[in-house]
Amino acid sequence: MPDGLPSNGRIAAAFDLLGDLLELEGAVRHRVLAYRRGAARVRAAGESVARMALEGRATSLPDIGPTLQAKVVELAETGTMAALDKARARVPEGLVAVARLEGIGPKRAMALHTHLGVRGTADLRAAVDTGRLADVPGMGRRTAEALAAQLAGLGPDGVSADQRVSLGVALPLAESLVRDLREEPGVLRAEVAGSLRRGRETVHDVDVVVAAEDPAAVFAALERSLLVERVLSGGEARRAVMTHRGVRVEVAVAPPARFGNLLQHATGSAAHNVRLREMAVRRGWSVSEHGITREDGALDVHADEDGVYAALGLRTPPPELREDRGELAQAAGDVPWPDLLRVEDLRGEVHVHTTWSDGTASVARMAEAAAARGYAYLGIADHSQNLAMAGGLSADRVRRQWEEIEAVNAAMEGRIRVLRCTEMDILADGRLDWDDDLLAGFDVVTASLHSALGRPGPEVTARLLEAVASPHVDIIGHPTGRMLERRGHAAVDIARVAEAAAATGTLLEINSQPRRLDLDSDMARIALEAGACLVVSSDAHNPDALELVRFGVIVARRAGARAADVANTGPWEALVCPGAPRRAAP
DNA sequence: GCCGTTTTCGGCCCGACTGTTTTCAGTCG
Repeated sequence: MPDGLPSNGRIAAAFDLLGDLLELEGAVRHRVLAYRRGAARVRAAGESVARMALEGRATSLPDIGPTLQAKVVELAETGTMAALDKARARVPEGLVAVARLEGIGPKRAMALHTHLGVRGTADLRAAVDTGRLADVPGMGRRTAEALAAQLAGLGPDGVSADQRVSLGVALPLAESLVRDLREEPGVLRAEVAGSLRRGRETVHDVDVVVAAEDPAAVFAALERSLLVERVLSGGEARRAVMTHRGVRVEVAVAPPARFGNLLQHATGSAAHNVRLREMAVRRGWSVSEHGITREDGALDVHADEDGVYAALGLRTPPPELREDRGELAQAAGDVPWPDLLRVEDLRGEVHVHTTWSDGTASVARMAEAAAARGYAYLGIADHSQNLAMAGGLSADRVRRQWEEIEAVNAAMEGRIRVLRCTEMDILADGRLDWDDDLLAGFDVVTASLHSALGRPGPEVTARLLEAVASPHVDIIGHPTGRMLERRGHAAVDIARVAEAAAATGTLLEINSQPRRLDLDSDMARIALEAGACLVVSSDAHNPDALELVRFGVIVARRAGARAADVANTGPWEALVCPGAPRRAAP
């Protein structure tokens, strides 16, 4: 991609902002939706949408029509979007943040603006403090209290830390709660739903659905749970609670006969459900959590999700794919769903640590734990000399570790093959931390960025491309270096790295550590579209942490990865970089 | 603004819940 063109992220942000501003102005709802859909489509695109638009091809993307394409062209050629600039002149941009506050939406944000002259969260705070909120129609005491509490939690810039929690925290919590609810008499089924069931890497709350005739009994059980701190809200059919861990949980109950309708509804995503209901409306039907209403008014209810989709003439999409990215069109046709990766498909791993660097268990204990999981191989990949902070090995210690690995292999008597691996630093200047002689002695080499992650995009990308080009490097570890809740992705041009990796057969890692989940599912999808293959690693630093691969598998599934796309579903030799493409881009 | 097994124009998802209302608009998922 030539430099200077606006990135997909930049274009998507412009469309999102334009949609937000138009919504504040009270524009027709569907016009707003059109910009939001366009933004999501651009963000998920695997190639440069600016380039596509300049060549007149962007309208081949769903949800991108002539108007949006023209705006992309304008942004690419002039660096600005006139419609956006005009909207900004009409509506203060700070109102977007106001409208995002809980309980406030576009209408109320605009009312705050017209009645009190509020232009952002700072103005709103002043209005709350001086009690002027009561001057706005529809704003009472409760609203003022809720706003005061929220604004107190905002930073000086008025931007709230996004209260999202990692899949690695939320899923075990949700599963624990679901297990408890299943113990309850009268509960026939209880399942995790929502974004967690779709495998999002972070979620803002946990959704649970329950099949039972008596919702009140279920809610009583929920409120007795030791996990629950307090009740937030609730009516007849649903209840929201806050857990001690600070995660919001919403539980909905339906009679068993229409549990499938509720599970489908609660799993979403919102965009998937909107698209599904649009399809139903075209037949004169209506879909809700209560059932499918046919044109004659008959209500169709289903105990399981397959029944709901089948009634609409669709095959049930895997939950991880329900993001309105074309899955409903596929559900209506004959093209089978991809056979998405499962934890059982993994035959081994090549990125775990031991006490040789910053792990807490010996080579032997890690090997035993891996054998107990049924792995055929385990690659010991301790840190290289540059990462002194994490006990990176010297070349001397590497050779001594190899002797220990051989001893463990002998002791394991063929129950598992322990491999000589390394997680080698890619240095700040792009060089590799080991020389070619030593590199030739490893079975599988993972190269990772651990420093200078904040450098400009072209620089970080160039370092990764250099590592991909090395004949000794088999895998790029946690390619973007992100840490959830600490730092974002390095400014890696993942499409370029994936293209290069596809050409050389270098693998890209999905690191399963809950704080990393890197590649994320969007980037992993881009990697697969470029023809690259993946490897899923636990990056375990102790035996129990081998379990963490389940999270990496979920990320891979969201990316649409099949077992064939993930190299460690095969023998360990399949992880060695062939220096040539493993498969063509789809 | 996008889109088509009703349509190139006229449609475009659905219900629960809250707070502030005395009958419902706005927000949320």
